[in-house]
Amino acid sequence: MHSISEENYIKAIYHAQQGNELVSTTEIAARMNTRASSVTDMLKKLADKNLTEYVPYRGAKLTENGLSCAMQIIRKHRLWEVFLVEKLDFTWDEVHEIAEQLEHIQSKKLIDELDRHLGFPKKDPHGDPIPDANGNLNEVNQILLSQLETGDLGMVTGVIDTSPEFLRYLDKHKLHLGSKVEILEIEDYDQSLRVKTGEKQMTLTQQTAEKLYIQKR
Amino acid sequence: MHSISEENYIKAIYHAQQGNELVSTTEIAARMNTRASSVTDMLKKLADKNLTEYVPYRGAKLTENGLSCAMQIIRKHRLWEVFLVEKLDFTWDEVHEIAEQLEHIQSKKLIDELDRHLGFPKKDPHGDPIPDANGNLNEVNQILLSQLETGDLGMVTGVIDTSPEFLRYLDKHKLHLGSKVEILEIEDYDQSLRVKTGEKQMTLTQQTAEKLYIQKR
DNA sequence: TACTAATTTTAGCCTTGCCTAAATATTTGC
DNA sequence: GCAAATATTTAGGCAAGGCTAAAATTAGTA
Repeated sequence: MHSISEENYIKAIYHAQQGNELVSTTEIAARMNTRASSVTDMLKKLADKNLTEYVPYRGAKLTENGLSCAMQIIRKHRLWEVFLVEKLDFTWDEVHEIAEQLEHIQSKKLIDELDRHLGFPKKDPHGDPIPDANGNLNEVNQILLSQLETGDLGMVTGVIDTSPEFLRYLDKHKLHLGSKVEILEIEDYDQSLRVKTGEKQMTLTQQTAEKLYIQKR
Repeated sequence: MHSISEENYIKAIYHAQQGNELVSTTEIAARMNTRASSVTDMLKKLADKNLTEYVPYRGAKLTENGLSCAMQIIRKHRLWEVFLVEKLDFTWDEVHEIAEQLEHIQSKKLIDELDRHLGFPKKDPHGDPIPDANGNLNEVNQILLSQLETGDLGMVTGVIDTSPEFLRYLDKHKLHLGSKVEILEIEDYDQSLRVKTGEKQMTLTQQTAEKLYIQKR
């Protein structure tokens, strides 16, 4: 179907895309750890294959075709993550890297059977929703911890950053999906948040708060 | 570690290797579906990496290093096959192709956890033994159906050919691992075998009989 | 507006892994 | 033992996907 490299570009564009805007060459290069010139080459190629719409000097965005391709890759990635955690006892900070490899395995039947084997999970170990076999995705996580105000109560429902470093930082402070948080104070100076979670109080930087999805209540 | 292509060559050489002999360039080319000239290139490269011993115009064989690498690939291939059959309800004729992809996933922990999850199976769905985490393999299947004589009784313990075509042929005639067979007659003319299996009688060609491992009894 | 800075593309090159055609070795058959 | 057939290697190329350096375009600022 598509090469691994093509799939990785599609995924990067998907994750970089906001609304209907074009994603810049540099933005993609940063996410892919490649040079802008390499990105230009690939954007042309993907446009030829009708996976992206490419406007020279402006950037690119996924076509309908490219989007549906992205959803399949993301479906595979997230299902494999669930498998690793649920069946093979991996922790949530260990799964991303391996899922990056597994997401490129080509077999519709494999992934649909895996889905069934896992009981059709709705979310991956980081709280991200899993597209169904048709590529439909239930958007759920909308509010970030950084958007709450003093006195608000909420529950952690997802993380944006799935890097081992960030996840282990959360583990260390006993923050996980389902953790309840209360905003005690927001520091005017740097927007850092004093929060209560469980019995403990702690301070989170603005950057951290922008990486946590919250369900308000 | 090693590229997918390198791994496929190592696997091909392993499967072609008999005793301590060198495997010829053409033999490898046939198994890899490539040209002899491509094989020559790769044999040099693998020799540089100390994975094969390469004698120009004579062929190549795996070094100790290459052999241990082959065992890891085969371990992965066979464990994934067990997973597909045991956990995802695949049939034995469907698993080879997908396992060819999965065997290249790099993660020691993944494969060892998978092994545990599957209950440390000793054999794959085609009766081939699975190397342990250290790459040690229990050779078991030695006798071929074609080596039996008239009157002998035996049980099918493995298949050499894992192509979907061959496996579906066996399915069609209700031959599977564990099937009991009795040699009723061996045709002098073409060595075809008249066998009794279960209630039925059937005739197997010499070629087929060379693809079935048997435990004599 | 004009000039500078930043971004993006182009041009040309590299590596991997494959290919064909030609050259060289080896094996086989008489 | 030697010619013909077969096997193998060498030489030169190609496509994918990356790179650097230079050229072109766009953006920012005085």
